[in-house]
Amino acid sequence: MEKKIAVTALAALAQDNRLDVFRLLVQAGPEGMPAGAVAEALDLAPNTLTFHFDRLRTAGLVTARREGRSIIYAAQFAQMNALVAFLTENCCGGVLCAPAASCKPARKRAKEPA
Amino acid sequence: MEKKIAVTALAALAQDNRLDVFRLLVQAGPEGMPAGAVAEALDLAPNTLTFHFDRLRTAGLVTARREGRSIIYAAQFAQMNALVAFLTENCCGGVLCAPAASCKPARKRAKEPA
DNA sequence: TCCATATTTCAACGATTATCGAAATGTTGG
DNA sequence: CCAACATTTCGATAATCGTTGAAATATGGA
Repeated sequence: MEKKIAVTALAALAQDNRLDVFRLLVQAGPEGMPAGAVAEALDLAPNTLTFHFDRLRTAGLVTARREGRSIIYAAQFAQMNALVAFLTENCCGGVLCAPAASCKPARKRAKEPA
Repeated sequence: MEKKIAVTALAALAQDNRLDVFRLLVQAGPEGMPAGAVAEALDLAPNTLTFHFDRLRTAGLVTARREGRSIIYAAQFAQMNALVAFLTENCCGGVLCAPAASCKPARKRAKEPA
């Protein structure tokens, strides 16, 4: 991960409401949840929420997809893991002294067997 | 770790120069290094550096101790690990799916055997 | 004590940030 | 097409941030 992206990602997480948004999406899992549901859960104005989603998206921490009238936001676990790895990679004088944490959400079955 | 501290720590790391400072201290190890050495290594004005050190210290990410005329700053690995743990703890719907990364700097020998 | 070194404090400044209100955009169903 | 819904865009505002220059504070040595 480039340092510039790391700073952007850290800045994206370094705000009360955005940290709440991100953690909510992390808990929601890879399927994500609609912007409106996030707005209701955290009691945030929709335009304010858009502002925060933009920050998270620019940092690569969430993705957005349209589904009907809603826009579904989902956490990007890979990016979160990359950030954690970046923070710990130079730990202990450059010697890797512990594996970086990694979070792989339960794999969605490709096809539900009949 | 409390959310408030997590936000403070993330904000402390979410800035170019401070991220450089912190990583330099992480590489320097638990002994730390004098403010002046950091200033020279990163080409930062001493008063600017004091500002950044304050942020990192408030976040619990570094500690300071006086040694002669110098003030030695050192990374707080425990706090860094706590932050990483906080970021990953609610991963995967609350189910802990991976151990948080942890960085324990090599233990300093209590006494060099003669 | 006086001087040089190392770092911090203070006041100021332009830049960025988070939030708000109002209006615009895209989507679905009647 | 029109109305209701879901979300975004735009303009404005107060608050915070990062840097600078000048002055202050501590420490150690001559």
